[in-house]
Amino acid sequence: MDYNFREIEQKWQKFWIENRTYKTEIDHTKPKFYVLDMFPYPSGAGLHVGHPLGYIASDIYSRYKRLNGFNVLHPMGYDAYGLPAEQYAIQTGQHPAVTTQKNIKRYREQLDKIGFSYDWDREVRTCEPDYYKWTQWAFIQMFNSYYSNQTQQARPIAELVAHFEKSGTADLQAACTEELNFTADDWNAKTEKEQQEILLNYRIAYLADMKVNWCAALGTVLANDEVSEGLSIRGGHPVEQKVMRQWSLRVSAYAQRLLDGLDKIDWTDSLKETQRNWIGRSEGAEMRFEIVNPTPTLPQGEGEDLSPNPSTEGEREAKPSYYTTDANTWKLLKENAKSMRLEPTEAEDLLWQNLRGLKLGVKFRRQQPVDIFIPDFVCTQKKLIIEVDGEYHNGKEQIELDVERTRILETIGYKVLRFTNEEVLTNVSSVLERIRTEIKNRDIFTSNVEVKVKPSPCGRDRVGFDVFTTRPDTIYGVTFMVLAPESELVDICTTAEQAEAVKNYIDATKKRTERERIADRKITGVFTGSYAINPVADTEIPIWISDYVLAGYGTGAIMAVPGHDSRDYAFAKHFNLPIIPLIEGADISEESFDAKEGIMINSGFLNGLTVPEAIAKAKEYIEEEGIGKVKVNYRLRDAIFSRQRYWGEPFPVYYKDDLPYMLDESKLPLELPEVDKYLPTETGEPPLGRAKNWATDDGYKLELNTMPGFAGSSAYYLRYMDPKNDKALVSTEANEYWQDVDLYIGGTEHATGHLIYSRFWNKFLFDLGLVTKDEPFKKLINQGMIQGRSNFVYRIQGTNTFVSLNLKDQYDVTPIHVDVNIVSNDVLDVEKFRNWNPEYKNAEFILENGKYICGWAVEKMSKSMFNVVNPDDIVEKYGADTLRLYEMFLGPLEQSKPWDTNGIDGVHRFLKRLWSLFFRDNNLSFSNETPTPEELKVLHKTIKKISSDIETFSYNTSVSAFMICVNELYTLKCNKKSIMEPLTIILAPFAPHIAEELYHLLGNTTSVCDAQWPLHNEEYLKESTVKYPVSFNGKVRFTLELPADMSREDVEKTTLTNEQTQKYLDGKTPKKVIVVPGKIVNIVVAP
RNA sequence: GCCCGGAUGGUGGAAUGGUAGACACGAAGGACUUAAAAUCCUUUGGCUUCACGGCUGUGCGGGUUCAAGUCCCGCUUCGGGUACCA
Repeated sequence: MDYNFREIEQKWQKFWIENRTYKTEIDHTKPKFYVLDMFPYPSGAGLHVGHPLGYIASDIYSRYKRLNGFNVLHPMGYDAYGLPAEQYAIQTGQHPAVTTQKNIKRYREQLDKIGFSYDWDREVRTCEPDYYKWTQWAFIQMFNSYYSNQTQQARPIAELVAHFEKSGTADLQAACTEELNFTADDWNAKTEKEQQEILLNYRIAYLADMKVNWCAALGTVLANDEVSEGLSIRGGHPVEQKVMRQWSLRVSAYAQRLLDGLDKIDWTDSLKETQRNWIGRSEGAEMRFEIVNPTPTLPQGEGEDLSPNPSTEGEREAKPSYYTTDANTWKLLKENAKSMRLEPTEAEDLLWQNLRGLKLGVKFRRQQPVDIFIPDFVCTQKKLIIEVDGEYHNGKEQIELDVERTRILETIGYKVLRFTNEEVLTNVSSVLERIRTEIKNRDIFTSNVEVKVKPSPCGRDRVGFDVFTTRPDTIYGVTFMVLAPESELVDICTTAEQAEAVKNYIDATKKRTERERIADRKITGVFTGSYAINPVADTEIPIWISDYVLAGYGTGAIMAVPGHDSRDYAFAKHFNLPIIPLIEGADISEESFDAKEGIMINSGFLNGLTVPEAIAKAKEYIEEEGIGKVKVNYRLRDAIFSRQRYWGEPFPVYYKDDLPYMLDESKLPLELPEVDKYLPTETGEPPLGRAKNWATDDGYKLELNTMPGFAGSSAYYLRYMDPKNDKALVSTEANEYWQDVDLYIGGTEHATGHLIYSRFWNKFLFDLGLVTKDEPFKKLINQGMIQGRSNFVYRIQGTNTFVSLNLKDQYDVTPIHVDVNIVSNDVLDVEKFRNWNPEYKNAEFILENGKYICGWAVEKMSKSMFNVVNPDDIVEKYGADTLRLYEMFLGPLEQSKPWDTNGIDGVHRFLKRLWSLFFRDNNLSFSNETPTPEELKVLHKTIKKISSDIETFSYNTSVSAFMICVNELYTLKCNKKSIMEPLTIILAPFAPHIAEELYHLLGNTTSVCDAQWPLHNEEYLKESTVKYPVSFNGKVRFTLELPADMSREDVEKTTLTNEQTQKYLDGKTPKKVIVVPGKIVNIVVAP
């Protein structure tokens, strides 16, 4: 009887549906196991042979776990929102829901043919309102939360509001877009609108003006992971930077936890490494560089100093208020100031400890030169000076001098408070109280010029800028500064003389697309005309602008250390800027020395230290001196969450007074409205702008953007646990039972997108106490890509004649892709080729040995290469079981490999052979006899191998083991039930249809899925003899069969007395004999 | 540039430091057949030998070891990821 796979497969697929074989329910009597495939997007092209690879692997594991007594959750559904359906809708006017529905149907048909054990009752689709209700719901929770850096978790926004009402931003530890500083009184005095605007700075889902990746061709913004090399991943359209008001998710707040979580999960090292790189943690210091001659940035009139700023010298007149002295005086006074700082009096020190670090809510600097003086403490923001006077101030002369000094300072707008040492030492609190009062009284100065300058995270307010560096040890080697062209500091730094050059440079940069910038690494830049002061080395260094500095990372400005950074080096060489070596013995004549090793030189107090020591010391110094602070920077950006598209989840958001508000949860789901066209409106609004009555019941306008692709796929694994629940995303009961995904299989392409976002999303839900696990995917395997294997024919140029592969060198030929489906074992079906394309109807061929042999190459599997192989065709020709086995047989799961249908006959032959073992003379035939030891050995060897191979996902060797087993049973003519039955059970995960059929032929009436996995018995595997390979100096010469239990000594003795050994020894005496019992004998002789 | 992963017959690939090439495809030869398909048997890394056998062989060059595809060092090369990330 023939192996009729078509009949068998249809029969059992029907049986499984009718008997609800794959239905899964919570069952507390069994341990759970959750196996998940990455959410597929149902594309119009359908599945090609590469897609099911991971699905087959996970299906095998699911079935294996079930046979081992686990309650297995193995669901499937569709990530149904997406750009392709919408692009198609724009072109054809067809509603994307219709195309999506059609594609899903086709997908399902294809999947059904392969015999997967999915519980289809749990299917979800992201575009269904019952599903996206929970996506919208999660978004509302994110809007209503902020991230507490103190407890490292998401907290209700109400707690933050309470904090603001009580203490303003004092002691606030919350993730935010921008550091803000205000008091409780400030907060309470603000209007509702102002407060809401401020809260957006802290919410986990927030609306803000952001630099976004704008893709004009797609008409939408894209997330960082959707862009590669300046082109959109989907479609390859150019992407430019643009500032837009967009929804974002504060993923960056979770950067550290996302990084730490990687240590707890069983993913491949390379995938974890990719995520670590993407998160991009770097430890360093952020420090402030003051600008020597800042240019006023405010328009005429506004920039005028509001405070009295008269001065005796005319030169002072023109200066804005935000610097305290002129460059020349600064140079003269800075050394004095520095030494004074190092030797404070007892009283000065006491007061400083109470003033420093924003203790009074404003920033004080000590020994800061002001005009020609060096007062003890200066608050430039409030124009307040505190002096602490010693004994000698009581002298008559000194009193006069002090009066004059105060007068001058007051004429330039400062208020001077004087205290004696004694006052400070005996009653510091009353001194502080007076200072506090004075600060309050001087509120007039709060709205000074610094509003235009971004407040420094270091808390300083003068004009200057912060830079982030991981190498604070190289501070003495800073010879210039570089700003990103987009930086707002550019205006401040640019002098009149340089204004034109800077403008030209920035215009040119804007014109270059991101892609062009990446493509040609030309060194470009322009000098701003300004200088910054190195806060440690006190040197003046030029400030440049160049596009090698990114606006989006750190502060958009860098300190350049050409000696020890290759990018700075290239820039310095190009513009002839000084390069200072900082590491002993490092040769920097040709290139920079970037390594973090060596001994410091030319570095003041850091000299003689090793680099790591110097980094630590420099950080310490920077904090001590209030120059900056130690900081950890992450590359991970917040996820832009708005898309100017139709086919996505609508936001549960409406606008009142231009501020966003969340819909009440009772209004969910907010369903996607109908539109007349899937294009932006005439005024450039997103497609939802076309929807009629797109407003709340009260008439407030609803959000026009929709959510991005990753919105719906970020928590789908939770929904599968409880897919029909209309009260919650997932019930506590279901979540406590299923917990997390035990095995997740999918492609590497999700490494920096889905797998970051869903980990973030899960952690957020974990913080809210809604899910039990902090990490969603315990173990993850990346299946390798299936590449295409293309075939070529060779046309002789200018003719319609094709020449076979091995004769083509005799002609001038053009290789042409030919459909792999009309080629078999690289032999072209000539007739099919003529019918393939009218152009080739009259093609002539030059054959070799009567055949036309095609050339081949491994390429991406794509329609344009004519190398797409459809699983339906394979199933039609060989059956699903053959397809499943062959996909696994191709090679290791994780490795990429080309699909070549050629080898499939071998796998199919194996199934036929297995089938034939059950039949004699066309009749079903098996015996109930006791198996022989040899038969038992074959079976148990296979059980052992298959069990361990499945655990290690080494499915290709499993298939080989099955082949060996069947070949051996074939040789033994074995048809004993006690051998065949366990064999069908262990084959069932791989080839479920034939296994089910054979299992029933053996007399069983229940599904093979509910059988029990057999255990192997070592007793049957024992060998009585071992064939020892005998080698001389490592070269194997012959084998010797000896009893398995023979002792090491006896093996050595027997080997040495063997006549063949004597022959190879050739009279020489063995120097040493190595015997590895059960393995090998090696005899060492002198050469 | 940086990070990760590879490199083994004509092809896909196998090999806890212990007989390299399991298993399969392809190819060659043979059996059955009027013929084809299907099935079955034999051979199949290279060189050499009538044969027994010998030599050689896992990208290249070194090393460790009784023994290296496997471990270490240095390169070449091909994939994948990422990119002026300070």
